[in-house]
Amino acid sequence: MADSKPSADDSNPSAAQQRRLQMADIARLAGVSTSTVSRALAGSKLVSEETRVRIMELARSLKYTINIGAQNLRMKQNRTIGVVIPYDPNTRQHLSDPFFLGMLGSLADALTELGFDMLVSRVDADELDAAAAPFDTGRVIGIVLIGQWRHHDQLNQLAARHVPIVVWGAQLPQQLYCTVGGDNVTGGELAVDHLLAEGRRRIAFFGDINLPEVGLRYTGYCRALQRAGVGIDPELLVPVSFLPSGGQQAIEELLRRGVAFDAIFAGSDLLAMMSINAMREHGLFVPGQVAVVGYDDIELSSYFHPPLTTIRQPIREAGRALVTSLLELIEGREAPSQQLPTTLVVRSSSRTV
Amino acid sequence: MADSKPSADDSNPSAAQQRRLQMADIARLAGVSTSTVSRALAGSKLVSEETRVRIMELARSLKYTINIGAQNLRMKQNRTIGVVIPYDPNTRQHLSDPFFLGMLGSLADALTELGFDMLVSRVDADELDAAAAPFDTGRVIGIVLIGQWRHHDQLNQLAARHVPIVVWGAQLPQQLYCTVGGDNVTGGELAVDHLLAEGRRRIAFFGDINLPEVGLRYTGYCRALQRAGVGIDPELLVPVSFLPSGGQQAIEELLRRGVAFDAIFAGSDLLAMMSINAMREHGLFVPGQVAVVGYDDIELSSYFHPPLTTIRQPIREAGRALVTSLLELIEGREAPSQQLPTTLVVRSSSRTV
DNA sequence: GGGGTTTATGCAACCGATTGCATAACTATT
DNA sequence: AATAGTTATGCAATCGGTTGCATAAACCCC
Repeated sequence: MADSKPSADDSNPSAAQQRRLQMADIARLAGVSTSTVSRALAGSKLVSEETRVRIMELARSLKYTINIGAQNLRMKQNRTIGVVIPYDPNTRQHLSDPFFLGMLGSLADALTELGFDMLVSRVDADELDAAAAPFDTGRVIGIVLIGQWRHHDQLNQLAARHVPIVVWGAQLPQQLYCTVGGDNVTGGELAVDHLLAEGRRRIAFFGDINLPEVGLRYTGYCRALQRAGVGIDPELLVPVSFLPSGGQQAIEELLRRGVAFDAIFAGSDLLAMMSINAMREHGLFVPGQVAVVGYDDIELSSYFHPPLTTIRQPIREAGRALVTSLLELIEGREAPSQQLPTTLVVRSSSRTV
Repeated sequence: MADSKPSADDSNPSAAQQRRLQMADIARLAGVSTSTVSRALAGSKLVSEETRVRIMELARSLKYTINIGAQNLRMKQNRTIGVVIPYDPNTRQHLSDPFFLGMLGSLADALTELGFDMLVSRVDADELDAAAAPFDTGRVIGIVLIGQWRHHDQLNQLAARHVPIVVWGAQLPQQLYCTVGGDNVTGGELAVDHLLAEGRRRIAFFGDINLPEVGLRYTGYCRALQRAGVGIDPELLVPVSFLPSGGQQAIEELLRRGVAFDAIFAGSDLLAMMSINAMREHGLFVPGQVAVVGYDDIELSSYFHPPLTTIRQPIREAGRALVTSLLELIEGREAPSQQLPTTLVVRSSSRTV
């Protein structure tokens, strides 16, 4: 024999940590084989009603729960999904935005509902292949990645390796992986249409248009302006990161450049809020002098002062959609990328009083 | 034979999903036994230098990674920690506070650093025993619980069952479980001492003192006032939830009750910010008329307008401390509860100009 | 060249569950 | 009473790895 089995004598008084109960123990106590215990707990009709209740009672009274690891191994199954958050070591980008927490919560809800567990990991955004590690080692059966950022190519590589992965973000040309995202172009259009309807003409855009999602929002911005016959002034485009300091920087840059503006469409609610705070510092009033529309509709937005007009991303549906698409992929079926509808939520920050 | 083994013939052209590589495959290709492969990959000195490199190269080139589930089973080990977030289905409490995201991130960092995985779950705050489920099923070897709220008794029960669990929160009398938390009493004292030094005397307290942590902050608040010979006016205590709407409610309640106040010590930064927004709506200026001190020092605070004076909770250290305490517990050693130092961060929101 | 070491490898048991098949214990049928 | 048909249970193989022990191969020294 290779391993020495600890004696079945559990009357060891010095054992501070009692050994975890296993099926064999239940079997012994019930006077049956492990096969029967296994079947009883699984509710198989191969075991008599009477034995089944007896075993189940016993298991419950001893607070026995089967070891999922062993079960997974034997059944070649697994109900754990990985959620990966790329992490930019320099900017710590995602940390600042409550939108991500919302997404995490929404994913947790969707997964729990379906009986899946959620393994969360952060990976350095620069080595995104590491995102597949929990899959490669069999820890999870698929991966949801929150935050596409600039990593299109690396994501494509993962998909080419047949890693089941669904990404929250924008749909891009020549994309091998499945994305679920908001309809960013429409989102941009809605925001700008609204600002135009409120009589604004000098609408600044705050955001880094190199990020796919933000780029599409800018596309929507441009479309709405063109449709309204308002020229697109490149001076009004302020590239700015998603860091909380971004709002202040953007405002200060606009003022320094002496660009006239009467509205802002910000790439995120947080950015919008921070911009409003920065403007207040410079004596600019919202919405009186400058109307502001944000993006995401995070919970804070409605409690901000002034309450923030924003583009809502349907976060609960997002969680569900990410999960169901991933499960499709895992089953070996196709999972087309999808866009979820975005809607305009009008509050005070954009209303011309 | 019980199970029918699929033939080793991998030249099946219709197999869309190629079978996951396993150790036996590597062994066959390398012309050795699985024992040798196992040893080679583990870097054992029982296998010759030459074979080891050969096997490692082979494994790398085929992108083989060992199945952690099987490994865990055999080695009776496991490097996964559960992080549980109690979830109040009514208020969705935690969702609104960026402090929790910070904590989650900090835990993720601490765990990653030590080579642990993080299994995140939300449990209904009313049935907190469910928090132990991932432990009972052997999925994780210990649990970090973020958010003690009011669940002292349930947590004690878990500890009595010998579930290795560490809780972020306050240390309470007759507590069987291990907590790691900020020094809330000192935090409260620091905040109030500072406000007193700025010449404020009518300092309101915003927060639900039934929550252990908030209660201790209030204790600190009282101590500082007494030490300064300033009376404690119960009218200035405004019980308010951590919901984002709390700030507005608190301000409106104070105004409705006609209570005079020249400062606010808020139970969280978010609450402080929302209160400032609400005050602005009512024409009260910060810090001119009302000085405000928050709690947590979330990232947003320094970018808020005005930048928020606050009590910093050392979040990175918190993550590390939670993890190291939990590991102690898992090793069967004692893990005394600990308090991390809190510090005052003075910014504009409290400065009498 | 034979006996003693050292070194590298393989065999087979084991981790904690599930399950196909064999079989024992009953019931039903003639 | 003997045969066929159910029903409930157990045996042993298996999931994908690890590891104690046995052993073959290589080396060493006299």
